[in-house]
Amino acid sequence: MGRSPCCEKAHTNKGAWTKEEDERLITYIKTHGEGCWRSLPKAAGLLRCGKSCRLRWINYLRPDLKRGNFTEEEDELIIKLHSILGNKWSLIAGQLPGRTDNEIKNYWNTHIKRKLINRGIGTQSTPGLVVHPAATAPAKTRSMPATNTEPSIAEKGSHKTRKELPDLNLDLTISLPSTSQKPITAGENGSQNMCLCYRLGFPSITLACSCNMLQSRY
DNA sequence: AAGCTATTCAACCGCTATAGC
DNA sequence: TGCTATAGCGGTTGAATAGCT
Repeated sequence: MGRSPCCEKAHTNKGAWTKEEDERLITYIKTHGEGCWRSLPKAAGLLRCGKSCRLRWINYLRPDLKRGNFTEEEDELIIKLHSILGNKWSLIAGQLPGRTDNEIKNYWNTHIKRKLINRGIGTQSTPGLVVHPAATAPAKTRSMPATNTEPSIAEKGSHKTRKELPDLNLDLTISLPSTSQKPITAGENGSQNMCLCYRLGFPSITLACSCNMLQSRY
């Protein structure tokens, strides 16, 4: 038995999207909004799988996407975030407005890995960062492919070059806002609930953080 | 100019998480 | 509470392109 396929594969296009397909998708989403990806292709007159439409929209057609090369700031940010979060590309992408998880993943695998190797960092950890075991452990119990034996930078370096950074709280759970809404400064209150962006030492408040915590500090 | 190799990145696949019944 | 459908994530693939011989 098993689950039915996500779409009728025999009647769907695959491979590169044509301009016409792009336009159909854009027009449909502009009119009806995102969501209900399964029924979208039929409604939009596309012979595509819903997953494919979603991916195309999120990774390529979304109007708020920032196309073009990554900046040095973005590079460093990705490295920092990856050393903490591992291959949680969607979380990393969440800190980089206009960038998608797929884009960042590709960029990591092509540019940054090499950059770190050239720097002599390679499989070493990023200096100054402590990696909490819980943060690098796989969130899912999915078994890794046999070929994927290369641990993340965080995993690789965590046992050797670890330096203490005791206030780094990687508990990303969401809690109800306190009534005071008072931003917590570094060192205050044991640095709990501090913005991750701030902890990472973002060079620019406009780069990644939209939580207003930094703005309230500067 | 032609052939080969390396690199890039859009797209696909398989899986888990979660919402809704 | 369990089942099903759907959304979303991360790893992988493969076509297109660039660079080299």
